[in-house]
Amino acid sequence: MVTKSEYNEDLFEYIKVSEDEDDANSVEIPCELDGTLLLSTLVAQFPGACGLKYRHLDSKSIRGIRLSEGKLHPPSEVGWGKNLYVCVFPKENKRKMEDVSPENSAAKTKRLEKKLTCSDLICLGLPWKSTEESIKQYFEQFGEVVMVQLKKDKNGSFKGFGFIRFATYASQMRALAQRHNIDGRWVDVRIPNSKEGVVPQMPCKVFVGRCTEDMTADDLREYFSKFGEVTDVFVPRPFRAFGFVTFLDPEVAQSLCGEDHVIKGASVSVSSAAPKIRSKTNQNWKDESYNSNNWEGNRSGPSGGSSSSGGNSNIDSLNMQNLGINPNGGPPPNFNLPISLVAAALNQAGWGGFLGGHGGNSGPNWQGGPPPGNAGKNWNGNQNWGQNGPPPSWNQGNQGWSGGGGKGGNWNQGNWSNGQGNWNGNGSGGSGSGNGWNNNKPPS
DNA sequence: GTTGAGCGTT
Repeated sequence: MVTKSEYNEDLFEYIKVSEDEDDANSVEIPCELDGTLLLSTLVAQFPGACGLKYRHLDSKSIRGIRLSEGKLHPPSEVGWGKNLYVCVFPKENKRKMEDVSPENSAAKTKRLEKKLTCSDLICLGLPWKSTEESIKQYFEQFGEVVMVQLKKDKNGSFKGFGFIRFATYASQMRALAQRHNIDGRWVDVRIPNSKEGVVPQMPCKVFVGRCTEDMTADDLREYFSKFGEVTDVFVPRPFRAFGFVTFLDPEVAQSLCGEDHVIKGASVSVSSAAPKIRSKTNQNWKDESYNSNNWEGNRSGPSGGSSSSGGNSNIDSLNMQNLGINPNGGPPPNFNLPISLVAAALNQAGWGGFLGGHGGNSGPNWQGGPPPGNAGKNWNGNQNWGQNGPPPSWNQGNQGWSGGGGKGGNWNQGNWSNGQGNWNGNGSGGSGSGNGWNNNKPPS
């Protein structure tokens, strides 16, 4: 005999989740009506979690839970059962220690300490009724919030913006990686202008070569999610034997570069999503990767947060603010690069969304147009790259991508043609510190 | 007071 209440409990299934295998720390989390568990629901209780696993009763081995389109799927048709599910968290800097020399490892760690620090974030367009408590509560779904300041005028009336700060860089990135709807208003969360250029980061996107035709964006997302939270996947269609995977944590992306992985029985190669600047001899990238017509089509949605923002991408972090580039003003203070080069590089190197639509419901639409004050400066690819042409090595179609083999090597010889900067991608050589962006002049 | 682009009495 099945009572009504039992039936409803089945309908709104709760599953037991813990940070570790200790049942005492478990939390019961509600599934959706279709039986899946939203990753965002999980993250709301376990900030930073990127997946679930459980110990199989018969085999006693740990099994992973399928993640697709931001939804965790129950291990069997009958649902989640009474298992204790354990959160999976992105591996932090632990990978590949064995093939990193001690000094490189130390340098890397030091660099990360410097680069992956939190900064305050400005929240623009907050509802008038916001309170520091309500804002804190909202943003805690991305991780621990250590500061909220809502700005008021002399009379004490709220000015509609404020600053927040997260405890961890991962939380910060998670919050920056999507748009925010608070009480019906789209709220822009950005790195403040005063901090621009202070928190440059490494590319979050990797190139995945030797893909087979049966590999979908979901397949790539599912596979790579075990290394860290995946915020975007792009697989060009028609089939082109490669794809891009964007991670929340740039360090995860970096750690995978140079590796081969087996997906659906095929070996794929992961490498830096090097800047591949559109030129007269290669106009593919705009058409096939970053054209607004295709922007949504082949992607799998963000893994976290609501996916109910209509046709708009929820991904907003990968914007200029994150590199300290002010979309409303001139070039960033710390970069001597022409903004056009920066833009193109960003697009290709992990800051997707740069041209694919600016977040928020106001402000300029970047598709196809130069930013204010930068008209006629290479934004459309119709203009030239300056006197010396495009940077070397990046305008030759897809050569060198699927060849795999060597680590790096794609872009650390690619000095900018204007001699003002050098992208020093993944640090296997070159003179810079290897943190991705620097202003070093080319060696000669 | 009624408002909606912006950038922080540290």
